[in-house]
Amino acid sequence: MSPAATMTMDTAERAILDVADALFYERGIAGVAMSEIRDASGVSLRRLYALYPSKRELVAAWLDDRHRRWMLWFTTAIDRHSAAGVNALLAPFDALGEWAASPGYRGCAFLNSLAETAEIDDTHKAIIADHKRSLIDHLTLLVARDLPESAAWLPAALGVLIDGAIIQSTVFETDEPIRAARRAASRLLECTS
Amino acid sequence: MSPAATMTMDTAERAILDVADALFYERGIAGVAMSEIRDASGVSLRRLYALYPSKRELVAAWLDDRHRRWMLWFTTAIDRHSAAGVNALLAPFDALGEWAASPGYRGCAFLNSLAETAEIDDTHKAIIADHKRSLIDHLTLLVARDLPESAAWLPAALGVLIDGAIIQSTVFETDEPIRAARRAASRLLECTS
DNA sequence: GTAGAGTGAGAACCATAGTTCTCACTCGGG
DNA sequence: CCCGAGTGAGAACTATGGTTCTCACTCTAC
Repeated sequence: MSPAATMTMDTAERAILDVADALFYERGIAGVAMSEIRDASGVSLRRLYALYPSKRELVAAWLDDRHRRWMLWFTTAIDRHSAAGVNALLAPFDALGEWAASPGYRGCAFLNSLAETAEIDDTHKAIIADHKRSLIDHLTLLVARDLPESAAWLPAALGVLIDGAIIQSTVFETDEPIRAARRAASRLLECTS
Repeated sequence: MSPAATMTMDTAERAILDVADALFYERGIAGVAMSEIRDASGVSLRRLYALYPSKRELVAAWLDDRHRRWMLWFTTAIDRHSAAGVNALLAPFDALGEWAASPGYRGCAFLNSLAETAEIDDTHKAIIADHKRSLIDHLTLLVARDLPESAAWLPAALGVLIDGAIIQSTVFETDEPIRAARRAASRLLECTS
């Protein structure tokens, strides 16, 4: 979940997206003014608006960027835990546990953004749904590889457990829901195999 | 989930809370101006501010009111499905299915509000956490009654499945996640008993 | 050297919305 | 009838923040 460099992106764009990520995640979209993005990134409002013609488009670019970075972090964390001997279908919950324990954790940026912008912007909604679909797609891959005989609904169920765990860990500010979800997933795997 | 009358509440308060519920749920807290609450409820700004000294306090009163109404609806729906022969621990998912299919469904008002107001208002955060805790408490009761020998983590796991199902049904705008959660819950119950 | 394009700093513009205030009206009690 | 408390309608005040504009500066091309 750390800033990533992309070949085809100049330093101003990179600075803007990094700052947007930090601020939007911490305080929500409506809680961050464009002038704060300017102050924190050092990119003038003029250039900012030249790159992103409106705040909505900046938000869309941020969500897109965060989607890529988050998925990379998530899949990497799963692989790392798998390599350490954890069942690959339980590793996602260990990854969530790490995340929830990290400083500044405020839950899923995509779910948070949905509540803020749902009425206004269909583009944002689409990006958010795509993100969650990607997550489930990845789970589907893992299931197909490690537990090919399991029920067809297993990836969807794991996805529900993951999002439920993220949400509740945010509401309750504890990782207990993540551990409960992990136990439930573990039981599901036993009963399915 | 329909407006409810309370003995100790005059008509103005009731009108305000009903209107607040409709508007805040549909468009989010930030998306509704106090003047719209006035227009839709017919209560002047003066009386509105006499009853609730600030928007934040109105929001708190709304969350509180909605909590009571939602829990009543939820427990009633569970009882209804149970009476119709559904396992009481699966009935919550049938209730969610009904809810998600109802017109104007926009997910959980409490989870939506959390993203909007988390930074600002600890009172709101506390109400939201209490609401979710109430939900899990009710699940705990149901489990204690119907499956007393089950694992201690079962109510928490059901709670995670429920919130995950609500969130994903909102993101994807389909009841598929609710059905997936129900299947997972069903499997958990089998394996635990 | 000079014109012109691009840029930064920040003021300006404008819309929105939370909150308060003004003023006229009503209505019950003396 | 008259007073004062309460109220509605809505203007007014104020702050915020998205977006645009001004002006001075720089740097390149000729």
